[in-house]
Amino acid sequence: MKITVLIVDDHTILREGMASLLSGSDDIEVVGMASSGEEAVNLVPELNPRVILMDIVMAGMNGLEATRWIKEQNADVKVIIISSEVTREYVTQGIKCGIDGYVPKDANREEVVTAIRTVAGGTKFFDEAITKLIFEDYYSREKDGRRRSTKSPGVGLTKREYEIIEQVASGKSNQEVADALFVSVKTVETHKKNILDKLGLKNSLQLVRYAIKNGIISLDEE
Amino acid sequence: MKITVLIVDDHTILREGMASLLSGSDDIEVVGMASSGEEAVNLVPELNPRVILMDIVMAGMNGLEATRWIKEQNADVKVIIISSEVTREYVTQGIKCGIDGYVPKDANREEVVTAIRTVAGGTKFFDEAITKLIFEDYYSREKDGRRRSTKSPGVGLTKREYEIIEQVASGKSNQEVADALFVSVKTVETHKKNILDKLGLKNSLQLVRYAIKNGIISLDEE
DNA sequence: CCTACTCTAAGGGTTTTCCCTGAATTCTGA
DNA sequence: TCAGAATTCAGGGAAAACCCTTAGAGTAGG
Repeated sequence: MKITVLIVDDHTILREGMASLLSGSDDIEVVGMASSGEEAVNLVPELNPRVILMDIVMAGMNGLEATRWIKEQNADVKVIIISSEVTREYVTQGIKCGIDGYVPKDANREEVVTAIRTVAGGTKFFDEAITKLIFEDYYSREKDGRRRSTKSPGVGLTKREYEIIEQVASGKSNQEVADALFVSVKTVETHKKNILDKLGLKNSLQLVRYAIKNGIISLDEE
Repeated sequence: MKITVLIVDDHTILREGMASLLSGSDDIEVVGMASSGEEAVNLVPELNPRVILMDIVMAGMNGLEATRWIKEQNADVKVIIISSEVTREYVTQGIKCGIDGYVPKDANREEVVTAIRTVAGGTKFFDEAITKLIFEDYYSREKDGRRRSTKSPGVGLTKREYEIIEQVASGKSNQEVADALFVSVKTVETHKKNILDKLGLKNSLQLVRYAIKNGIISLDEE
């Protein structure tokens, strides 16, 4: 039995390239591709893949949101995040979303294949750099301020607030953010206000700066 | 005779994926890969490829600078830029650097292969969206004020516009920018509008992103 | 000198953001 | 189970940003 894989990325070349790359492995079969989080969510019940390779930065629903949706409906699917940016934020958020692996985009073919086989076998797969990051984070959390338990690290922004930041910092208007997250503009406004207050910022422009500065979003890709 | 190709991208997966993708074409042969502009410049004399697929956003020397270097030493090499970002800036700058083609990252295999064959044959290849952008630009230049000839890059930003960007991207409101530069809010609005138009952006949030991404402002201090 | 270009600015209208308040669910930890 | 978060949303008003047009003053090049 081959390991069935679904590839989710909004760049056609990366998608096709990845598929072509994986076609060299006898035990792996790419059964589908999606160019957005929404598409992925819809395709999963139909294709029922064993592993999903998911880009994190995508227009509309991002990889982590999509992962949450998918895991909610089918907890058996394994999700590997492929991101060009390895930030604390992404990793911790990703883990909270239940991802099974995290591979940086500058990994090579071998690493990707190993990651797929590993998570298909039920084990988590995290790249060396990511493991290091997780440990560091764990260590510093233990050290500086006792357990912040479930709370997100830092200023105390919530999960949803981080999602809002990602959207806003990618240059979207309130309306566009609302559409992307399937909530009303009023909700987005409220979240945004809370975020600005918590971070001590004055407007959305400063929020974009903050987000980029603190690695909440990545600048490459779109 | 196959068309020899060099792939330059700092993402391993994209690099390998692209190579794998192109291996399906009998008339194309990937003779080398580089993960940076510097590496590419060094590899060209040795490998002497006919076509180079070059990412634009890379750490260190970016794709356009690398293209200038390479073209200076070997004008026969054809360079195709593969960018996830299709902005007026990149395209016009790219053309000035002597690129032979420009393909967005969301193009598919077919487009890339066609692009390679086209430029190898000595013809420029520009994606539909890019052609549109160029024509629009050409048209608007003809319309509103003839050739701007010598002066700045036609669509280039003026000195004042860069000053405005710096201010805006540091998180200031229009009023604050106006105060800082001793002009009226209306002037700031006008400048901002012109900048957004020139860069093909939709709002100030995207301008902040653009400014940081392109190093117009730094994130330290302030 | 004429032309293109930059920088400045205003008028006037539309849309979006920002602010403040209030409030109904759902989640979650103790 | 119960209080406190977190998430959702609304109304209404003030402020800011955005859009479109027009236009004068200054400047550099042919």
